[in-house]
Order: sequence, then structure tokens, then C-alpha cells
Amino acid sequence: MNAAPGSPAPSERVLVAQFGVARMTVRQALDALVVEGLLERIPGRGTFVAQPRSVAGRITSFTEDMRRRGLLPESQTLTARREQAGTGVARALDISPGDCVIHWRRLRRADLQVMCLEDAYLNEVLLPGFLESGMPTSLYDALAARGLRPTWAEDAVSADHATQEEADHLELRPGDAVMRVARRAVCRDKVVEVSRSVFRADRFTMHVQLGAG
Amino acid sequence: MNAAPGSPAPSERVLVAQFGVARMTVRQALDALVVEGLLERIPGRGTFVAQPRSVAGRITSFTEDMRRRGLLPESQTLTARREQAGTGVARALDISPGDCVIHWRRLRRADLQVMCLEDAYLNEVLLPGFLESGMPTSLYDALAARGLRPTWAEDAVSADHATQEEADHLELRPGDAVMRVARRAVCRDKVVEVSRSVFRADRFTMHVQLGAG
DNA sequence: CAGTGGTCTAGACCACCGA
DNA sequence: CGGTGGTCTAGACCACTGT
Repeated sequence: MNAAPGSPAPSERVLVAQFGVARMTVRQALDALVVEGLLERIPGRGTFVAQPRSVAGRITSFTEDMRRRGLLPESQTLTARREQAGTGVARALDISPGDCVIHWRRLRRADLQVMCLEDAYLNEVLLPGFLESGMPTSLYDALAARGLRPTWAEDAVSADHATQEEADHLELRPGDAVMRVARRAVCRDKVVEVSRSVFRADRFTMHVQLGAG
Repeated sequence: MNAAPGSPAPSERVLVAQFGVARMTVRQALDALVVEGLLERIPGRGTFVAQPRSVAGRITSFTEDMRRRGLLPESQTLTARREQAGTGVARALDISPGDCVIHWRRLRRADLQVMCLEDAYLNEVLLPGFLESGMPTSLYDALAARGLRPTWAEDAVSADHATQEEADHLELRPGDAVMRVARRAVCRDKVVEVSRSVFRADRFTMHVQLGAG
């Protein structure tokens, strides 16, 4: 059970007594929670559970994104196999053309409605046994479990018309509006994911928060 | 003159001696610079000037965005007048319906090519005499000059087909692909800008950087 | 080894808030 | 007024780095 936003945390001096520790130590611990946005200090009043602030520019996966909207995310794997990287994918993944990559194509739904067709390319070397371990629902959860959650990502977002193939998968007519998102996700100087997603424009609006909250 | 990235900062104990202050105090001062990304600590080695990290999700205006791509941004004002806020704009600007707003419609070009049609709504109260002072090229420069540069912004990005009116301005045919961006920009709890932009999909790709560099 | 940052102690004084 | 967070002191020990 999480405490409700706005509810007071124990005062620093109370924690000092409770844990038999110096106040500077308590403050450093609280500071960490404050910079994480979990607590909020108000001078002269106390320390409180912060309003959940939408983290500026947080890197979200489709799964997290849909959940935050209160929708149920689902994935249907269309392709999951080893391939040799082409020149474009190789450059984006920072490997050599012909190197082994994992190609994972999924049709993604939210509340049973088709939302997005996604082609993800992963660096095989960083994810040994990934294909054999059973495909997870959330790629980012799987990466996190391996200590590879992206710390930085770059999206190229554009609008376009659906191709015939995309229309077939997304239950659209060719030429209908779609949003394309090309992502390059990095974890500590290692490119862990390169993906191209095609979203149904009528069902998806991307929300981007910029700057410091 | 700024110090070069990677150059060492004085050690904490040196600063203690130099300023006759406690080490905890020095550390707190340095901590502030570290969270700002100006310094980097390396245990056992020292404190160094950090590599300038690309600020995650920096709020950019059209002008800045185009310049960074090496294109020459231009704006043609189609409308610039006082209006009474409708309910939607009023809510977004955090004012009351009927309050006075500045409506600024511009056709925006990059290297002489039509790129975007933008409707910006500004809070009159925050920008006295704005319309009379001659319209700037960059709205964000003008806001910055008044100490109102946005510190936080939220974009809703979607793909769509151009309406007849949009097509006329953007030199498209109705139904061609466009990207819509609805922005709400905030400076210190004051909503300073609400805008809707329509970009030609064939000429514009939005780049978004997420996470900490 | 000497020097670095990381962490911790046990106090202290201040400005601010609410009753 | 008492309680809060904000800041500061003058030490201490640790793990780590480079030579």
C-alpha cells in the first residue's frame, strides 16, 4: 500500500530517534527520495508524499504507456527470429552489417483494439538466449531484468499514409493516416533496441513532456 | 572562459582549506553542480567538468528546431489580434472563458519551403503590449526577453489528414498526411503559450530525446 | 602509499509555519 | 510558542584509485 499524495512523512528528528542515526544521514536518505520525486519538502511544515509528477521525458514502452492510460496492453508476436543485420539496422545498433540480430515483430493492442505494428531489432550479443527464454509481454521489463533498461532514447516521429501491408495488419485501408515512430534506445553506451512502430492515427496520440517538472 | 570537459576540479579538501568551510558544506555546493550536470564525480579519482550532456527533452521552438537542422526559419503572420478566449483555450491557458487572449496565426517556412501552420494563443495579462511591440520572429525569444521562457511543456502529437483549409496554406491536397502538435508551455506555474501546429508530413519529422544523457 | 570521493556522527543556529 | 526543514561545523572511517 502506498501512502496517499500529500500525506506527511515522519519528521527528520523523529526518524533520527527511531533509527538512532544522525540527522544528516536521515536528510541524505530523504534527499534521494526527493530527487526521485517521491517526497516533497515544505520548509517550516514538514515532508510530504509528493504528487506523482509525470517525469519529464521518461522513456516509456508501449506497455507502460497503455497502462498509464488505463488500457490493457497486449502483444501478438508475428515474427521472432535471428537475422543478419542489414546496413541500416547495423548502423543504428552500432554493430557490423551481417552481425546476428533479433528481429521481433509484434501487433500491439490496447483494450483488444489494434493499435500498432512494431518491428524491434535487438543486439543478440547483449541478450543471449533471449529468443529461447519465452517472449515477454513487455520488452522493457525483459531488458530491465537483464540490467539493460534504456537510460536514453531518441524517437523520430512522423506522419504518413498506411501501406497495403500496414493497413492489413492495422485493419485500415491503404492511405489512412498513421504515425511512425523510429526509436533508438541506449543503456550505458550500448544500443539495446532499435525499433520502428506504426500507429493507427485515429487511436493514438503521443504525449511528450519536456523540461524539468 | 569555461573549463574544458574532463578537466579536474579542485578536490573537496582543497576547497575546504581554501574557503575555510566544512567539507559537508563543500559537498553540498558541489552536489548542486553535479545534479545540474556541470560536474561529474569519480570515486577515488576526483571531480571533473562533465561532458555537456544533451539536455533531455529540451523545449524547443520552431525557430530553434529549424536552425539546429541548418535550415533558415521564417514566419509569415496571417493573424495577430486580441480575441476572447473560448472554453478550450481558456482551460488550457488556465484563465476564464471570455478573458482576453492574443491569437497569433503564422505560416512557417524553412529554407523558403512551407512547413507548418501554427495557431498560438497567449495570455494577454502576462504579455502587456505584446501586439503593439512588433511581432518577433521567434516567440520563445520574445518570451525569454520578458523572463517567461517556458520551463515545462507538454506536446500531444498525432497524425492526420489535411483539411481543405490546411491544405490551402500548406500547399497540399486535402487528405494529404500531416502531423498535428498541440503544445501547452508553462513558465513557473503560469501557462504562457497554448498552440496547435500542423506540419507537412513529407517535410517534417519530429525528434524527441528522452531520459538523461 | 597518499589522495580521492562516499558516508556518517552529534551537535549547532537560522527562517519559517501553524496554533 | 514549539516543531519543521535548511544550513553548517569539525571531525571520523571506508572503499577506491593511481603511482
